[in-house]
Amino acid sequence: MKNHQAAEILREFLKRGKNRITPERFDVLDAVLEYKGHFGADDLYILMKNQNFQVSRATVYNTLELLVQCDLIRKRNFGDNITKYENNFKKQHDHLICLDCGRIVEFNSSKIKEFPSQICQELGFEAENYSLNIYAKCKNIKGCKYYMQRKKNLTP
Amino acid sequence: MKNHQAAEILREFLKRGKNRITPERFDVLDAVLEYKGHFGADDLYILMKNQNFQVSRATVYNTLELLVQCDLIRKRNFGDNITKYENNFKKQHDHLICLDCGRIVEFNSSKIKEFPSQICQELGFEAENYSLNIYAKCKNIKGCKYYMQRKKNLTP
DNA sequence: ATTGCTGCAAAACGTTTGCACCTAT
DNA sequence: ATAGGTGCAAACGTTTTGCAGCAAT
Repeated sequence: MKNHQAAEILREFLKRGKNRITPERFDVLDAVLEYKGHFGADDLYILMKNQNFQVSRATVYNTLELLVQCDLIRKRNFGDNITKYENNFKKQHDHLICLDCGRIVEFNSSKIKEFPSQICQELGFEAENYSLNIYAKCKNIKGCKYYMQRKKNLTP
Repeated sequence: MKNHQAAEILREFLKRGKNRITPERFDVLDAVLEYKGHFGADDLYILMKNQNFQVSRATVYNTLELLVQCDLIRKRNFGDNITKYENNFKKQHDHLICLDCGRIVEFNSSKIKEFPSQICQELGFEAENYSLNIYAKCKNIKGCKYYMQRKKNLTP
């Protein structure tokens, strides 16, 4: 058990609903907490299989949905039609996606924090969540760790 | 030809690149301009087939990509892993997605307009684009046109 | 004459589902 | 005992690809 606090949150959530407490679900949680950065459901499944965990694809997909529901992870989408997840322990942040090299840079700005609830108030909704993605290109191309890889793929 | 201005933009764009000017591409453009609201590539393909246009799926997908490149349409993603497109003639706006009923409300706010380029300047990028999605729930449930449909699907 | 584009079908991809067995309650 | 969860494989829906023929340059 990698993180007792997270496991407790999941256990409480499962109890509160009509969900059963199964070892597989905690295995998925462990794998999630170990994963640095953003990952797709299938990435996680492959990783767990490589580590000889005994889980099925269906269970991974199902469990990730539960982890979203109890706010342990967040869903993200960076425009490639693959649902990405990330650990929700760090504070809320937004993403900049580099169109040149694919890097995803996380940033924080207090300016937009209250924005969603303001807009929702105007429109008669209750804000639940938001996602702000900025698509950009890196100016300082040399400083980019994907530079060589990108260069290789360029057709001059 | 539904919109001569748009067709001219596409023609110029195709000429500028090494892309050929084919009737199919203008057929796709016409269908796009006629479509109100957001649509997936396959939605458009089905629509065109129903209207007895002679186009293939591959051509629709390919052409939509070209239309994005010449800024006639925009890619959107509302979290369901389906690439949605929309006409880019109206001015830049953002989206609020209702988690209760699936409605997508477009809104405009000057507050966030300069935000992406500011952030990019700080981080050493050049802003190209951004997308802000707010996920929310409708307070005034009666005023929602999807209310009955949603109610039907609820399990009390 | 080239070279890119088209249509078609099949493949690929991430994701969901159906089913029989299993297990937490 | 019984609902709910699991693993597996097959199905699904969207998107991409391979290829032979066609058409714009």
